[in-house]
Amino acid sequence: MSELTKRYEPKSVEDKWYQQWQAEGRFHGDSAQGGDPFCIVIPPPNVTGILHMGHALNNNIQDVLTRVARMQGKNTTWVPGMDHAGIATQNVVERALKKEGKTRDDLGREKFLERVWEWKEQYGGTIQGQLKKLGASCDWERERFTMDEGLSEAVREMFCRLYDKDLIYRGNRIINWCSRCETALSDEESEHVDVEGALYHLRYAVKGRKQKIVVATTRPETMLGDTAVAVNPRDERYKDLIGEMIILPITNREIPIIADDYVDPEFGTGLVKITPAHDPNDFEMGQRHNLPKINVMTDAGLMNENAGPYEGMDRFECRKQLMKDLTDDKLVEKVESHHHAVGHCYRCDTVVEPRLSPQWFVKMKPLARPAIEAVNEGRIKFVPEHWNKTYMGWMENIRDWCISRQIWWGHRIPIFYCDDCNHEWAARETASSCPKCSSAKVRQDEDVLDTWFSSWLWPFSVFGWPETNEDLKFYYPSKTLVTGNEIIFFWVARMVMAGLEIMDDIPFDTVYIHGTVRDDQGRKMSKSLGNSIDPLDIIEKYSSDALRFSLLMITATGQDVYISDEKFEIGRNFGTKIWNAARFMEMHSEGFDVQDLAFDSAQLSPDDQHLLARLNEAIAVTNDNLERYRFNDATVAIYDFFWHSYCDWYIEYAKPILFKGSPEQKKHTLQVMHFSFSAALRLLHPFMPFLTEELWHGMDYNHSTETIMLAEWPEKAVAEGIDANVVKYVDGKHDLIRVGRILRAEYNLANKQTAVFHIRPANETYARQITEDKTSIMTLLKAEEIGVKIDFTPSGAMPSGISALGTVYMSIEGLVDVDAEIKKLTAELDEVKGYLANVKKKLSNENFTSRAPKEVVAVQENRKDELVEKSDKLQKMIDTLRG
RNA sequence: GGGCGGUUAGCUCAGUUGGUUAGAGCACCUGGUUUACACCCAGGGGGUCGAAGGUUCGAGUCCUUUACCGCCCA
Repeated sequence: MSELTKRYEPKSVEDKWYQQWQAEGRFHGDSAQGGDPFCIVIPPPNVTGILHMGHALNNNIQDVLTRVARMQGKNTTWVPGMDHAGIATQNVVERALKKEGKTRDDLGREKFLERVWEWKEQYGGTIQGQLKKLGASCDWERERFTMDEGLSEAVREMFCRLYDKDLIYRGNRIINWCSRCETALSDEESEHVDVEGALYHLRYAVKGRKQKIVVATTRPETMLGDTAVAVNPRDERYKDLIGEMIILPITNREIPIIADDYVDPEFGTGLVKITPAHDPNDFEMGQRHNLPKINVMTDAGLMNENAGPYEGMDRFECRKQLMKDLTDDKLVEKVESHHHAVGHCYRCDTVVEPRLSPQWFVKMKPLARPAIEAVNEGRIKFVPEHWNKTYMGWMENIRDWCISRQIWWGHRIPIFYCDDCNHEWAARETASSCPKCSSAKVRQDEDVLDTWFSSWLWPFSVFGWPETNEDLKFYYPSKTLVTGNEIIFFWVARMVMAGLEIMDDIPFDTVYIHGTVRDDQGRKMSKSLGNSIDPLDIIEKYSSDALRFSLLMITATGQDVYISDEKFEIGRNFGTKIWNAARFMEMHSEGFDVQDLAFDSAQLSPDDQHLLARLNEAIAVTNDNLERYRFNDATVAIYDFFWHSYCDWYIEYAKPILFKGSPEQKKHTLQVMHFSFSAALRLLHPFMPFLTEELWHGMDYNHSTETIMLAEWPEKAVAEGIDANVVKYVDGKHDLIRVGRILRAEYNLANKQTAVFHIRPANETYARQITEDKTSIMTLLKAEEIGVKIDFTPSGAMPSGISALGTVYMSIEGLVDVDAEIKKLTAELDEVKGYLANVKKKLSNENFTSRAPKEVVAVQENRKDELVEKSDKLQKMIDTLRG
């Protein structure tokens, strides 16, 4: 056994093991080996991303699942990779260019893309190294990037298939436009943020009447593109106005007043302005009434030529100026403050402009149908289950997906146009001539696809689809998808659709949704708030194991996690505790053969049995909770076993044997210790991979398996030689020791001071068991002597307490404070009487005894007997003290 | 406006099909330099489970209403 250092040094240990695992290819899964496949695909982080606590939690969970599966002997692969994050990455590179005083247009498309690739090589993927720090056992040989040639081919294939099925089309519709990124966004990429805006009430003149009408709007500048004013046909107030014309201020255009059921008479004045080119509802209405559609803005969010005097002005500047001008003309009735949700670009937070624009869309309804069924039929399960509803809600109201982006970094849309015959077609390979007229004047669509258009293929594209191969057949579908709730629509739902469409099978059978990591005040961690806790700082300060263990221990299933620096002390302290326990064993294990752990189950002492029973429990509870994705409960079970069962009780029990026992006793005890410790280490390994591997070697357990990563996962309990009654006795013994310690504490006995105890056991069995176990009890109570007599009556006044095994008396000469003792026992008696009264009341209730299940009534009967006995005992003890 | 989640000890949270005296970690208090561990050990105090009704022999747990906080969607 190599000597363990006095203090655990996680830093060198963690790097060392990760490198070794990787060098030995421990993370790689190979379909050719066959067996039981287990696959997880990582939610690919952005190429621009750096590790934050959300990633730490997310990948931690995946690593635990992966490591458990690997130890269970499954053919395991956890596929890592990265996402090219079209808009985000392009933004980063454009910012860099800006510093050089250049724009992407200065470089041109090709040069610009070269720059992005350069940037990717140089700065991209920092997160990969950070995942390694976390201990993530990803199958790095399989690492993929969404812009790889293979994955790009998958994207083109998917596009063409959907196009050929008429599931992809181009349409001129209202989309979300980010004027800063100068691209269209999908509905999901427009984040609604509640803002305190204003509702502007504007006066429009009715043609041929003196009357002015008042319309309310939150975006007055779009008035420049109004092509109607609408009222509800049932609105009595405005019946006579329908069909009249109004004259728009500024542009002096004449537009009609129309009637449409869509108008809510309750909103504003009941008269709404209609801008078909700048609002989805107005667009619909425009279609119904054949209204012209006037776009008043440029791509950059400036007012265009349709805005008359405001041309060239920023849209918000225009709003201000326009309001000023209208106010001057007395055309503003009032301005109210108004709460509403406004879409913001999820990449740059700019206010999104709903805007008419020709874009490419995926028809989603046909794809959604099977995806709804898969979840309804339980083929895919969400954990926690309530996310079903979120998924279903979105699926059932699904809208077509705008997939074209007016940026350069991404997969170029594989649509080609012939300038000679106007033919348009989709092609998997770049076309050089028109398939219809053979003209060479062909060009590809300028736009690229939404990044998520490559992400939704991830579960099968990582295995080489559209080529079929053994890996794809073997590992698809994956087992569990682990992610946060914020990308259920973006990603999870779409993967289900793509998987069913292409592979004709679900992409995973379980979706585990974990909570959001927040700071200790419940705020989301963000750079702008400056409240982020960097996982790497935590690793530096406390170790990766500490980060992992703490994070999972405080993360209740699906609940948000509140973290602060100190929370990570849990894991660090736990690691140190285990390290010290190992050192203790090591000190006593000289000459002991850790390969021989076959203890004689007939020789198990009560404490041995108790420890093994607790180990069984820890194994069962851990496995059960892992199956249910209750990681915190699993960690608590392991923590309790190590800290309390193993260290607090068993090591203390073992000390006298290891220090003074016979060689046979020592050997037997060490066998039990190493057996249990080794099993517990394996149970802990997925949560604390580094420390457990270090100890696996440090304790020489690697004789059985080279690395703990491949050691046998504890599933089966130790059945032989454990008597439940004996285990119960040891629980009682612990209670007895606690009672004895309280007596010592009450009389402020110094640690070194020994005392004489007398025990009056509750029955003959306990009397025998306690007598046989006397040495152990004496040590733990620091007793000079222990008397065990079933009919013990104290000769004089003695402090005493009642334990599960019987009454404990502490004999101390002349120091007894009789009054205090009587007071204490009386208080306890009162408490017991209170409980007793409750129980008696329950049992005398006819309704209870006749309606409650027998077992429940029996429990109460038992409890009554116990309480009666206890109160009798207490009464006698008090009487004795009173003399 | 619709949906979802939360409200339990000073703090952060568990509490699974209703059933003994509602738990943990941290913090706090008392004592402790025993040869694994002060990142520790032994002990202690602390909760009318957001509120109000209801169902039930029995409610932190189920139902209704309601308040507040957070998230998602429109």
